Amino acid sequence: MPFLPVEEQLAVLKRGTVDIKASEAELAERLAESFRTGRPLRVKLGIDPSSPDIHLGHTVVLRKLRDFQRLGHQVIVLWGTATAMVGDPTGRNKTRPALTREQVEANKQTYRDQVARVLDVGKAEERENGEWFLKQSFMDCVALAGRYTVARILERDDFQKRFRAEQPISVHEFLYPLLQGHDSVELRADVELGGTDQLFNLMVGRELQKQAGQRPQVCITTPLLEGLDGHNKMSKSLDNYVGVAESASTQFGKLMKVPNELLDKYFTLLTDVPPETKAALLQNPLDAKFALAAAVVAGYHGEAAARSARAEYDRVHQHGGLPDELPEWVPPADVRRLPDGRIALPNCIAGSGLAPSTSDARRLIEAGSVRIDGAVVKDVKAAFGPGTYVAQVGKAKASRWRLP
RNA sequence: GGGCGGAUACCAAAGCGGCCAAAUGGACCAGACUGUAAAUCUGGCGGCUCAGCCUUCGCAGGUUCGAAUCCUGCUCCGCCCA
Repeated sequence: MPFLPVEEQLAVLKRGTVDIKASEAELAERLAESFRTGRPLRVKLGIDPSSPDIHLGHTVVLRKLRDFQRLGHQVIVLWGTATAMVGDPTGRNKTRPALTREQVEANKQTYRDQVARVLDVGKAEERENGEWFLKQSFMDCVALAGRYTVARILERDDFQKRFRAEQPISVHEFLYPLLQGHDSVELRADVELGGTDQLFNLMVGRELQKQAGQRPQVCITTPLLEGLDGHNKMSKSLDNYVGVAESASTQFGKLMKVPNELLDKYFTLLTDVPPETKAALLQNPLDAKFALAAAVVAGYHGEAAARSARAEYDRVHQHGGLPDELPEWVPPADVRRLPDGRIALPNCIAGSGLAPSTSDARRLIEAGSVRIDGAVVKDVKAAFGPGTYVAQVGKAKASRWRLP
């Protein structure tokens, strides 16, 4: 397949990236060369399968990789099966827990399914750095370590901080950037992608390639995406994320909670909406948000699902209606019952997962946030016998109870 | 190795013998307002069989009618000296 002219490729590739090292000109040169010779660039993205799920924050760089793929270049997904066991110290203020090979393998499988929602994994070259690292000897490792100096690694901000704070830095963490860099040598990468926080590691790859007599890779970084709280980077542990594998209605609802200030960025990094269209949409933040949610959800679940997620959102959030799918709750055999066999309301709420504890359930009841079959119930002592009830807590949480 | 200071709920930070489930701020939850979000206001924010009871203030003991608050030992952290 013929390549697009270099200028057009560059335009696509520059959209939503932070930095191109050593320079944009260098990338242009590589693209021009590939255009002339018909040889696609080898574009590497390393993914350490260190946790089981990916979210929109991870997709930013994946989408950039996809851009390369669509432009006809050879993308390489490098599974960090070895490096995941070492643990990337980037941005960490303490040592990561080590993972076992089994965990890494399991994570890789779930990751792969999710990555496939963004990339054409079938066309990508998939590799694992276990291919080379797992069979190298200790002396190979020492040799690799010999190619870099402590001072240069210590330049890194996160290491500096830890060093000054007298917090431990293990030697293997020191080695991590070298491992990642060595991957680029093994793969003969022309380009490597990563988040802004990865710049140091990417640049080590350049250095090692030079030393190995290869042409150093171009390093492209993409921005870190803030999560739904608008401050911290998106992450599962902060619960400010939108998961790639989540349902259409969940994704839609979460995206409607994106702070207005972040809309522009979300459009740029998560959708293919062209800049002019985006600018027009942003005139009205609410319309823009609906468009954003629709675009993202459609990407993962299809247009039809996006439309029904929108309809459901309107119904639930604007008219106090019920979601399409209510989780059902049937009390377990050992629920606490009143002497007459009924179950107290707080226990139902907590039991069905609408509140974390019966104490919290009580507070919600007293606050008037609890509705049963559409009617507000403020009586903490209410109780329910056999039957089916629809319980709602707040606007978005609901459950159907089937009490025997 | 020695000296000093500190360890309180998700985080920060008051409390220094009873009025402490523990001030205050942030985060978070719910309500009002707003077709989103933000801002603002209100209430809540350990658990339970909830007008009462139980478990919490680094850990383990002790003094006391009574301890987050006093004493002893231990652990960890910060600063200073060697």
